[in-house]
Amino acid sequence: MAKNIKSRAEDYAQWYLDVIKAAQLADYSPVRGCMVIRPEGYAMWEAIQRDLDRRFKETGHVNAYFPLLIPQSFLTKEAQHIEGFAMECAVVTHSKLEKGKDGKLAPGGELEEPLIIRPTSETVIGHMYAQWIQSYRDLPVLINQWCNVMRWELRTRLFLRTAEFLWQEGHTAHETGEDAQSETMKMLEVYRSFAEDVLAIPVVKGRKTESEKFAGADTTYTIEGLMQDGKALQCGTSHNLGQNFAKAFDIKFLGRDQKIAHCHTTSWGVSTRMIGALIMAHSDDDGLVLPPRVAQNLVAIVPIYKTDEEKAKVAAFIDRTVKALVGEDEFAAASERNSRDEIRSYFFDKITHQRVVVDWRDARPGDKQFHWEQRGVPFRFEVGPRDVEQGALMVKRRLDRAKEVVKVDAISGEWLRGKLAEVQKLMFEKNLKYRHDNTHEAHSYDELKKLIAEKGGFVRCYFKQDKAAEAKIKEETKATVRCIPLDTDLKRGKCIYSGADDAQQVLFAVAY
RNA sequence: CGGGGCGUAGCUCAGCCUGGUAGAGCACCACGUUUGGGACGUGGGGGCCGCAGGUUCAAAUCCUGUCGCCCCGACCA
Repeated sequence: MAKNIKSRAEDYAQWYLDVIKAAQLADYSPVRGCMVIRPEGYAMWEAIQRDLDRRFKETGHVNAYFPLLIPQSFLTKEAQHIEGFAMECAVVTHSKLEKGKDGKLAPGGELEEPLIIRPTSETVIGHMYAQWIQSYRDLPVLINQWCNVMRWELRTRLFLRTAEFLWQEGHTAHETGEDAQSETMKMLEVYRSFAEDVLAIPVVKGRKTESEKFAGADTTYTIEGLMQDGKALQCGTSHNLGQNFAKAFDIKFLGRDQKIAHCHTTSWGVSTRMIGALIMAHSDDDGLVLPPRVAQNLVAIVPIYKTDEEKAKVAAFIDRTVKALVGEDEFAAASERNSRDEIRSYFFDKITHQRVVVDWRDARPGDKQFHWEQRGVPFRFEVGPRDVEQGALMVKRRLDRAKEVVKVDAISGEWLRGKLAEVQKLMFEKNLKYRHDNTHEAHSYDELKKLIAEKGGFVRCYFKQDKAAEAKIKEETKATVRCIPLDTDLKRGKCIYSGADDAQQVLFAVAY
């Protein structure tokens, strides 16, 4: 039992913070609501970026960069949009610091028009698209950007909600509504497959209700995951913006029919919140548990020895094991980098830079076990004199602590890939089962209240969309409509709240 | 932004009521013994007691103000 991590049962919120701290994923910054993402945490973001970026490019998108600062007037062009974001915008009003009469620094050089720090970039990008798009031949425009955004949140939690966060935002412009809709759905599916195949988090694809949708969108689609405390987490969104921004920013083109028309645009994004989802979906009371496809360290090898003589034997055995895993060339190249007796790292995968590490630090084996365990490394190998004797090593699986003695002759890159794939699969299945066990059906409002209060998780029921009803239900149960699942989009039944016959099936849950 | 709590070493906190030279545990550094799941001993470094005023011979302690953080609500990727 980890002594620096509260158990989930004891205090779930503290457990989440303890896991982050123990794994050194992030730290608080001097500025309220902002966070420092430490190397271990940033590696998770890099894994997310690496995989998603490839998927974006495989679906025809290109990357670009738009500026951090946006003229205030831009935000006011789309009425819904301003309503959604005005409250949480950081505003830049001055251009310099100058010495005041009291000798202290004070803002000076007031700007003619205040600038806002982007809460999202629909507006600047719309402004640019208006200039770039002239004819239907210029369409579609399929651009993504990786950047930071800022929303002045009053209540923050590391990764889940911070004032500044990292994300990607895709912005596309199309000739027809059908094209925009198909793009919106295509990217939602990219997010689903990414979340499930890479993050090992099962998600529900669905549509947001009017009250939950993005400010300025015609329709917002979402992928919703379920965390271990029974709360839902929105892991990504894809918006069909219709012609709202095209009209606000004059994004027009000359069509095949020789007529001027407004484009149909979309936007879609996922953020560093996904790291929060990863932590909450998989970790246990001993700390972080990482799916192999996200882990930067795949294997941590812990040597065990007493004497110098034992150390030499163990070292030779570990070298043999590492060579079998990463190959002679990488072993030689890594030996150049790893000159000192500390943590030696070897690239197992030269494209993703995922590694095998050997912990040669001058510390006790027990300390090292906890070190790598809390950082979520999928496998730990233990190698001591007894193992060398038997030509085998102890393989410990982080996910479920499964132990296995493996002959060194059996070890190879292929072997490890197999082990990792198995863990990846088990983690997804475990979460899928959890979601299944924590999805319930309600046939009345009373039942919904009871299920939310007593069991948590997703509650599936028929509900006729209504802003006032949703607000009331939220007030009474804390739960909101997470989405209208796409797989049952066409089903109709009797609304548990209003009794209307043409209600759709929705998922309710308490959300982050 | 409303209600509650807390600011003392990197972290967790004691000391404050009843003013009198700044404390513990963990962490850190050095050395030694250890090393198959969080070792032990010895020595050491580290604090403008959140900040600014006030009361007093004397303030971590009492008073006033201020700033920050955490929790609960309203708002949110």
